[in-house]
Amino acid sequence: MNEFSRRLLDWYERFGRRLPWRGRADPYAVWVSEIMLQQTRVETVVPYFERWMARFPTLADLAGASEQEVLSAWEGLGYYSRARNLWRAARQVVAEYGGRLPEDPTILQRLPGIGRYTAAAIASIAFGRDVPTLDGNLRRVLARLFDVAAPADSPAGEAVLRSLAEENLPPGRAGDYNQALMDLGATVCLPRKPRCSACPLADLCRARAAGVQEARPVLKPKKETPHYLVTAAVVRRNGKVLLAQRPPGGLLGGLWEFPGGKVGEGEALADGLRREIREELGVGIRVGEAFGVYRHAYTHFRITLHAFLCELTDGEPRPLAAADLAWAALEALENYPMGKVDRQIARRLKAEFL
DNA sequence: TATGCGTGGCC
DNA sequence: TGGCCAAGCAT
Repeated sequence: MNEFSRRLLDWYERFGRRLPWRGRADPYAVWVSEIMLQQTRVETVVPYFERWMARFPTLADLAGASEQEVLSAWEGLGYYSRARNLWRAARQVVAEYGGRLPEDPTILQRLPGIGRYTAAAIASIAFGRDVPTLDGNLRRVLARLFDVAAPADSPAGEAVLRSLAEENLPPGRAGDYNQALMDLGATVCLPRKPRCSACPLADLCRARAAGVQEARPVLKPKKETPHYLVTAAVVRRNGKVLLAQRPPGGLLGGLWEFPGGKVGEGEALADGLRREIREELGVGIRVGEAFGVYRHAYTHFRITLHAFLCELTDGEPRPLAAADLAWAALEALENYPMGKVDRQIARRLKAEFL
């Protein structure tokens, strides 16, 4: 073990975070945590993880649940394909591996939702395999420590960083080594304003000249985010409200929403809403009073959504683009997993009409 | 190789 | 306020 790894592990022993999925002998718990942590902060994940493990304590419990139950438990965490893939993978593990998670990273990587990083993380943390990981934290820490100038999100930069991670891996300690680098990246070697004075590796860091740390890692420029005008129809009948289920795979896949869609350039809001409802559900509506304006920023675009109270005027709704439809009682809206904006509308609907 | 996929916190 | 970022994966 070299100087770098020894100091890193010493630091981890003293300052590593105590997290609910650490120190468990349960590979399933490690797996769940790794999926939840993809592109998501630890503080956000902790309460979801606790609730998840109480609701689906074992891999078999998860495999026996319904997709809707799983999406409900995931609601608010984002990137919902993670939940669907985790559920599908659990069923696959029960069907093909007798309910035991495979230990080999190349086999793990064949399961939906498990890529190169997650396979290595599970193999090293849950099964003690000597495999290096490379995630956002490690990219940043290693790019600074070894002053890597190649873009960290390019294949060339990745290859350099991956070999650095591997060269320094202390045999028999991969799980701790990987997690130590993640903790260092999350608590000390921060993206902005790194706390170099608290870093156990500061004197080894090749980017320790003033300002150089924050110039690492080098990343490719991003595109600007478009802004869309969107409408949604709140259609009520007999104390119930019309919901549409979004098709699987895309944005908020499998979740429920108040039907509607994008408004065209120069198109009036009410016209756009009538057109969307006609195309989506095959019915005509009368657009009534406004029921709120909701602004929301997704990662790659932002929307301004106008909701309207509406009535059916022509025909019974049938699912066309949407996968399914429901007339939902206001009391039961919690049972329909939704994205953030639709959940806001649902809550306000209950407050006003229940 | 580039793009789509959520949400919350920070400045 | 809008932009950036946070334990990636699938296509």
